[in-house]
Amino acid sequence: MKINPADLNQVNVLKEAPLEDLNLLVEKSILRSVEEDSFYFFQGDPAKYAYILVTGRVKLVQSNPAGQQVNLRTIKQWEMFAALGAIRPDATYPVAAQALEPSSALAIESSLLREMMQTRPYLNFGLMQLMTGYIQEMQERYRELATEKVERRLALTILRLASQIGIKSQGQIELPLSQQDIAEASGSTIYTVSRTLSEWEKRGLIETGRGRIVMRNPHGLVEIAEGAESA
Amino acid sequence: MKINPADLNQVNVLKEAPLEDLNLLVEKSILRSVEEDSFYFFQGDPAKYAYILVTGRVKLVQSNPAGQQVNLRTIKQWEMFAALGAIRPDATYPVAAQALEPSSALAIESSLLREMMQTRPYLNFGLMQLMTGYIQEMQERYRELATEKVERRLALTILRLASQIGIKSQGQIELPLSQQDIAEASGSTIYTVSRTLSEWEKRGLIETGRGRIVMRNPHGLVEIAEGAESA
DNA sequence: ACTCTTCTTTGCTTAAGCGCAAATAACAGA
DNA sequence: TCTGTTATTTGCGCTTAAGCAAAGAAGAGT
Repeated sequence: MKINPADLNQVNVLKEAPLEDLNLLVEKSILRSVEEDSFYFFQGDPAKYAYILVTGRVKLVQSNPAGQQVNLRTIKQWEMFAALGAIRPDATYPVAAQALEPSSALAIESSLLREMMQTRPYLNFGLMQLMTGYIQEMQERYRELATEKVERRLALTILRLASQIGIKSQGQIELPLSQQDIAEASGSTIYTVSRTLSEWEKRGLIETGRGRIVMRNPHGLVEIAEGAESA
Repeated sequence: MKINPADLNQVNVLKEAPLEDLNLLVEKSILRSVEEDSFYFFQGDPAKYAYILVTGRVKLVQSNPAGQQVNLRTIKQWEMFAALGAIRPDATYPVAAQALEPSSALAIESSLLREMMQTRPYLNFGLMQLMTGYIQEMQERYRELATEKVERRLALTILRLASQIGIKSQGQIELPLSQQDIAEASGSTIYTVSRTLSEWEKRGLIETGRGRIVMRNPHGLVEIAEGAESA
């Protein structure tokens, strides 16, 4: 497959990049394809590349020593990920990147990115925007995990994921994620997720299927997220 | 009180700043003093200033709608805080900054910082280093909260705080924080914190006092943090 | 030295949700 | 269409730690 450099303007960080920079990036980078469930990199690997996702979906996960994992973020097309490694010269990835479906991504050498940052203000700004967004989101999620009960956290998680990677189909938003993914993203378990989603389905808020969730009544979810006690 | 511009080199982000920039910063900024328990700013205020803490200690807290709060970070002397607001022109503070003790900080206009970033690579780099550090820490803490039991999380929290704001006195590290603070930093409650610390004190790992914790046996804490089940 | 306030401790109760086990359902590939 | 695999559901028991209440301890200020 070939990448059209101009497409890279869809990447948030590269919104303001001149075409010659996009050409440079495509030329100097490698396109990696990764099959479902395989990894772009593992937690602890030297952070040699930053990536731009070209097709498919990827999740960033972090594991504890016992192997339990949490989903920190789900990446969709034309999102940049693993860019933080480019900041510190000898960094290792603090997370692993696993493909949720067959996918491909442009692998950019961290050193190239670092070099480009020296002379391109738009790149610095773009990366900082990305980072501040991450920080704020993580701070919120941390607070939610510390202070909110599971049901509300689940609603918040699903709403957040819907805005980040939701797919609109015939007026409804669909979330192509398994309950396992939801559990790992919300800091809960598949059992509790299943029970809660079933309950919501009965109430007509959502519709569930194997590996997907369709939002029937987003407003109802917002109400749960914001604190209406369930009857 | 007067600030000696040269002192600002102790600020991580400004390690490589030339003296003229430090002069500029001091000249264009205001020194704000804030008494114990008062706030530099509240969550949701327009992010008009970034700060450099000159004396005292400050905590960054985030509250949920019900008013429960979590401690996201404790700031010590010569640390920069609230710098993220400088990135996005119309940002509001996502956290509140409350003084843990009488303190003073240099208030730098966000717009000034933003201007300076245009032409000073060291500033961009310094801020990015700061941000990547935040992101990694928040990701870790999020994972800990999602996957670890309270005792281990408490050990991890205390070790982390010790490295960030611990005070060395006669060979031992002291943490000048109340149990309330620890609870809010670890995502637990004062009751559980009290019980756990008492237990640790019995085992000789720490020494507690009103508003402070002295680490007697850091290695023992590391063992708990890394997973040795308590006997 | 005394008082008031704030922080810490501890017993007790309880709710939330984890997690095993086993059944059922959905889908993929041949 | 059949079969094997993977995802979801549900009953049930159990653990963890939250949270109330009340007592005790440590400081701060006068």
